[in-house]
Amino acid sequence: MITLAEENYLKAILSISLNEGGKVSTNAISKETGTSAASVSDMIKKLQEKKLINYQKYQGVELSKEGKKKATNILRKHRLWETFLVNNLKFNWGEVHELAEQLEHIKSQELFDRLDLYLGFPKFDPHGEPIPSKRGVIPRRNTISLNRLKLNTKGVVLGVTLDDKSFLDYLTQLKISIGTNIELLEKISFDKSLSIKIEEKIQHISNEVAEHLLIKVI
Amino acid sequence: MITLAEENYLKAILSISLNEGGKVSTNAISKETGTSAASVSDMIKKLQEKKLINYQKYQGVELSKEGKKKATNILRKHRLWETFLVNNLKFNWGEVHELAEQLEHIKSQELFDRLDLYLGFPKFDPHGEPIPSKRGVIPRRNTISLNRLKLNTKGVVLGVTLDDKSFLDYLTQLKISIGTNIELLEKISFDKSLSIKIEEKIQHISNEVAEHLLIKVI
DNA sequence: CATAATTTTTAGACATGTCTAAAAATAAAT
DNA sequence: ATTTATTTTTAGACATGTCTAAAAATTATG
Repeated sequence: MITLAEENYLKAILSISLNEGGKVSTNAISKETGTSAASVSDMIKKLQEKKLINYQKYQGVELSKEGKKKATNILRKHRLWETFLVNNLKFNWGEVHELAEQLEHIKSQELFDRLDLYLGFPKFDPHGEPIPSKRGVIPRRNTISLNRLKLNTKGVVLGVTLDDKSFLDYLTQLKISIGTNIELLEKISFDKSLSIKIEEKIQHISNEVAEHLLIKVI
Repeated sequence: MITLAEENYLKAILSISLNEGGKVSTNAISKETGTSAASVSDMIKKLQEKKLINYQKYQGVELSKEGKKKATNILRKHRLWETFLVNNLKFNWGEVHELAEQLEHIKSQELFDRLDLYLGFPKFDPHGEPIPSKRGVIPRRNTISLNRLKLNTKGVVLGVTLDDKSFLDYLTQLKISIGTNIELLEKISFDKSLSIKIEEKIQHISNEVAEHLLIKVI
C-alpha cells in the first residue's frame, strides 16, 4: 500500500519532470514539496525499494513505469475533483487547488470512474490543464505561452500553467479566463512586459503572468 | 489542528455514546476502532489534553462540548458524502461506507456548505440515518425497530442502523430498502425470528436483522 | 471481604516521516 | 588541477500512532 507522503513525492517528481524533463534532483524535489533535502533523500530510498523510481546515488531520480502510472493517476484524480468543484459546486477556479490536494488521495478506482462519467469525461480541468485518461494518457493541444506569441497575433486562452490562488484571482480581475480572446499589441523589451487587447480593452501585463497563459492562435 | 487518528477516535466515542449513552469505556473504544486498549489509553490522554473529552483515570470518557461538535461534524460529512455517492454517482447503498470513511476527513467548511446545497439540504442519508445540520443538530423521527413492532402492524422502512455491506446486500436481496412497506405477521419465540410481508410477499428474517430496521407505523 | 477475573494503564519497543548538523560526493571556478 | 562551492547523503534525534507484555486498579464472585 502506498502512503500519503509517498503519493505526494511521486506527484512532485512527475510535476518537475513534466516541466523540465530528464532526471529530477533531490534539491528540486525538496523545493517542490517544501521538505528538507535530507527528508527527500530518505524518501527516495523508500520509493526505490518499492520500485516506483529509478535512482542511483547522487544522480537524481526518474519515475519507473509503475511510479509514473501512480503519479499520473493522482494528477487525474486532482483534476477530476477540480472540475467537479468548479462545474458542480460552483467554486471559483482559484479556490479549488488546496481542496483537490486533499481529495486526490482518496483511494477507489470505482469512485473516479463514476466521477469521470458524472462529469461527462472532461479532457481539461477548469484551468485548462489536461486530465489524464483512465489509462494514463495525457491529452495534448497546440498551444503557445502568451509571451512567445508574435506581435499583432490574435489568440484565445485555453489554459493556465500555474494553479495558484493569487495568480488566478489576478486573472479574474483582468477578466481573463478560459476562452477569453487576446491580441498581442506590444512587447516592452526593457522588462519583457506586454500590452494586450482583452475583449476590446487594452491591458498591460508582466512577462511572468504571460508565460503562464496558454494561447491558441486563431 | 486535529489529526486523522484523533478524528477517528472522536467519531468512535460519539457512535458508542449515541448507541449506549453514558460514559464510554476504553475497551468499547478499542473494539469500535480495532486498536488495542493500550493505544486507546494513550490516545485518551491526548484528547484530554486537547480538551476534546472529559476523562478521569479508570472512569471512562465522554465528549466535551468541543469534542462533540467536532465528532458530529465528522458524522455530518460522512453522511453528506454517502448521499452524494448514492444519489449522484449511483453507487448502491452497500458500497459507500468505506469511501465515506475516507471522504469524511476532508477539511473545508465551505466544501460541505456547498455540497449540502448541491444535494438540496438532505435530512437523511441513503440509509435513512439522520444528517446533522451545520450547527450540529441531529434530526429525529418517530421510528421503532422492526423487532419491537406489534403483531399484525403495518409500517414503512425509514432507515437502517447498521452500515455494513453484507447486511445491506442481504436487504437488497430481500427487496427491502428505504420506503418499503412491511407487515409483521408472526414472532417465533424460540429464536425471536420474524415472519413479515414485504410488498405482498412473505419472508422470514432473524431478530438480528429486524433490530437494525427502523420502521414507522402507518 | 478476600480472592479471582476483568479492565485499564504504564513501560518499552517499533514504523513512518520529519528535522538539523555534519560528512561525503559532485560540480564550478580560479 | 586544486581549491571552493554546492548538492546529496548519513547520523542522530524527535513526534505520532501503533503494538505486546506486565503492572495497577476496578469489578465480580464465592
